[in-house]
Amino acid sequence: MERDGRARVAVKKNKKRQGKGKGQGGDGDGDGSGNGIKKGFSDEQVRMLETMFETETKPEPRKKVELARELGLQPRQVAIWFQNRRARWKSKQLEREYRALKCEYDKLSADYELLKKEKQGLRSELQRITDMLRSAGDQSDAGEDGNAGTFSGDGANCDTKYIGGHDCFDREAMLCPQMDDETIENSVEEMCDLLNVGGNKDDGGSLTEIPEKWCGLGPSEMSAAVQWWNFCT
DNA sequence: TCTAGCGAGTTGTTTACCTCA
DNA sequence: CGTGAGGTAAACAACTCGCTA
Repeated sequence: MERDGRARVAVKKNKKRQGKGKGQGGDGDGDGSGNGIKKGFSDEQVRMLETMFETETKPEPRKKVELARELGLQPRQVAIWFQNRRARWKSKQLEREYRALKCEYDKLSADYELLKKEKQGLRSELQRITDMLRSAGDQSDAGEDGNAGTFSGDGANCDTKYIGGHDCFDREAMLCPQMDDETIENSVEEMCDLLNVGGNKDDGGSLTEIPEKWCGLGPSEMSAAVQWWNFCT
């Protein structure tokens, strides 16, 4: 709490606080009018006090005395008015800050829910792709002679009719049940094993290593797929 | 009757100044 | 003369009360 030395010296010459008991503050009856009825300050008094408060929330004691004289009030009344004004301003300020924070929180919360839904959809889509790849792998196992519609051993010549088109990424086709992270990871590993591409942890492979051409997907499509994977995990 | 706003009282804390050993 | 401890006064914040519209 800062103090104004000059003001203190000046005030110290005055009498100490005029009593602590109820009814002893300031003018004795609390309204400065002497008739014992508590009234509010006049419009003009409030206007001048507000004007002063706008420029200075903590005026020097000297200024308060001056203002009190101008307004025909006791200096103590002016001091109390400023104390109350600061307290009530702070209270309103806290309310404003609370409302602003709550608004921000609500917005973030809504964004979070949207992202959660989007994540769910992407997971479903990934599972759908995995299932399709697996079924394609099964067909490959059934026909070892490398017929059309099957994957080749190195994955460089696979049938693109399943995943080569963008329909794989149709966001409306999110009908698969949810998978957990472990299931997804296992599926992808299995998928990679199946296709004999990177992704097997034991081989030191990485899911982020993209072969030049993988099952008909170009680098850009694969990059998008990897981004999805990273987002999902 | 309830409620919000307001002026003022109460209490505890902080700070600067003063006095004295 | 310098210094630290204790006392004092003033200002303030926070809380509260009672009154009024």
